[in-house]
Amino acid sequence: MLSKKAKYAINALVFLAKKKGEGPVQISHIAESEKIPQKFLEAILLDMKRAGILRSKKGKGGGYFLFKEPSEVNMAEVMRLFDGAIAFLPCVTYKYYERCEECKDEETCGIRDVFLNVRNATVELLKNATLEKIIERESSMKSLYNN
Amino acid sequence: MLSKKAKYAINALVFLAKKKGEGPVQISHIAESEKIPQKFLEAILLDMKRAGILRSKKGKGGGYFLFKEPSEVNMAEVMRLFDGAIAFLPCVTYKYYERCEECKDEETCGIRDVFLNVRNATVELLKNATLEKIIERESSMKSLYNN
DNA sequence: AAATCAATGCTTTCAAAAAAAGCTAAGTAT
DNA sequence: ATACTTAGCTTTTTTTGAAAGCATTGATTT
Repeated sequence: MLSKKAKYAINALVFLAKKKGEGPVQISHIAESEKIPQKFLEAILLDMKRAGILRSKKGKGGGYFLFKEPSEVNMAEVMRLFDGAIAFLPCVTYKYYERCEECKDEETCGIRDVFLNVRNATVELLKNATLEKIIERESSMKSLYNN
Repeated sequence: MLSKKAKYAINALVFLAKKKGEGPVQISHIAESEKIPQKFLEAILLDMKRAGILRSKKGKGGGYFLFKEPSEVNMAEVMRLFDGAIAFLPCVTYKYYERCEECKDEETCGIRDVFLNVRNATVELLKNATLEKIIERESSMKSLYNN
C-alpha cells in the first residue's frame, strides 16, 4: 500500500497540475480541497520542492505551483520519493538493492524471478502514468460517463 | 515491500515444496536452512496451517509439511495472508475496499485508473506464480546456467 | 519602515505495527 | 515414562507512520 504521504502527494500534484498557469496556490487551499492535514501537507510539498517538482513563493499572493511539466512527472518518481523502492523485494530494486541472506544463487532464484517480472511490469505502468495523462484520462472518462 | 513475515513464508514454502513427500520437516531445520528466526517462523507456519496450506505433526518425527499441491499455492494468496491487500490503494482492492474521502467520483478518477491497472497486472502475475512453477523455473534456470 | 501574509525549520508526540524473545502447555511416538 | 516437537500466550523492543506545535524567515503591500 502507498503511504498516506505518497497518496497525499499525488492528490496535491494532480490538483496543482490542473491549476497550472494560474499562479501560486496556498497550502491551506490545497489542504482543504483535498482533505489533507495542513501541517502534514506542508512537509510533503517541501519534499517535492526539494526534488525539483514544485516551486514556492512566500508572502502575499504566495503559495506552491508545479515547476516541472505535467508530462514529465510520473507516478514512479513520486512513489520512490516518498515510499522508497517500488519492488516487493530488495534484490530486484535498482536504487535500494540488497542481497537476500539466505539466497544461494540470485541468478537462478525462482522467487526473485517472479518478483522481478512484477516489478518490471509495475514500473513500466507507473512511469507511463504522468500527471498529463492522468488528467487527460480523467476528462475523457468524464465525458464518456456523461453521454 | 513485502513484510519479513511474507518473505519468510515464501522461503519456507518453497523449501517445503521441494521436500514434498519426504514427511514432516522440523521447524528448527527450516529455520536454520533458510536463516529465519525460529520463534518467528513458528508463528508464520502456524498461520499457514490455519489457512490450510500446511499441516503439522507433533511429537517425535513431527514437523510441518505442505498439504496443498504446489500447483495450488500461489504468491498472491501468500501475500494476502500476511500483508493484506496487494494493491497500492484501498479503492482498487477487492477484499479490503475502502473509498477515498477526497474522491469526487471514483468512476472517473484518473489516479484510481492508473492503480487499478497496476493492481490487475500484478495480481495476474502473482496468481500465476505457483510453488510448482517457481521450482520448475528455478531448475530450468540452473541447468541453463551450468551449460 | 511597518504590517501582513505565507512558507520554512525544527522538535516533540502519539499510535500502531513489525519483529522478535521467553516461557509454559499440550500432543505424540517409541 | 520420556524425549521430542508443535501450540499458545505474554511481553519486549524497535521501527515507522502520521501527525501537532511553535518559532522563524522571507516576500509583499501599504
